[in-house]
Amino acid sequence: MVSYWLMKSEPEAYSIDDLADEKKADWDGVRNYQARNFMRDEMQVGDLVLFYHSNTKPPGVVGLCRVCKEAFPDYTAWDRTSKYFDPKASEDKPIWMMVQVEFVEKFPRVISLQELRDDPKLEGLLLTKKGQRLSVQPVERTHFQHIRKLAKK
DNA sequence: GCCAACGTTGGC
DNA sequence: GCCAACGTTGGC
Repeated sequence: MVSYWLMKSEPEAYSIDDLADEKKADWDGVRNYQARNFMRDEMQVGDLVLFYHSNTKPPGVVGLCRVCKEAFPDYTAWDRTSKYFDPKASEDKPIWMMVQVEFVEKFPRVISLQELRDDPKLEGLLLTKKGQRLSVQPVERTHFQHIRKLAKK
């Protein structure tokens, strides 16, 4: 059973175009327990993920990728040269986990945060909940399908 | 660049 | 275990 997700990335850090070029990416740098738990405990190979650009104008959903490798340790956590270095993590006790995703498509247009917010069909979407800032979050199937449809408009 | 909202840390 | 201080996220 395929599940649906949304994952955020700042495009200067890693964009949908970067993923389109590289085809696959280790989703490193998640340093939030709730987000980690979703990746570690619930994401399965084949799950579909909306790719969201944050901290840019406009913020919004820009494309689609697919989980191609289930959770494994985020090795950047014990890499001293990484900006994601965490002194409490080690190879023996990784603390942080990530999945690998593969590029599926870049949408022909950005579905902006504003548009998502204004759409009555997307009521209850976690992304548009006040104060909600998880970088990895589940998306309901109906919401996912609606957003995919919007992308083609 | 500002700042609200939230998560984490650490003293007690 | 409480909670103040601090750091981060991320829209605006």
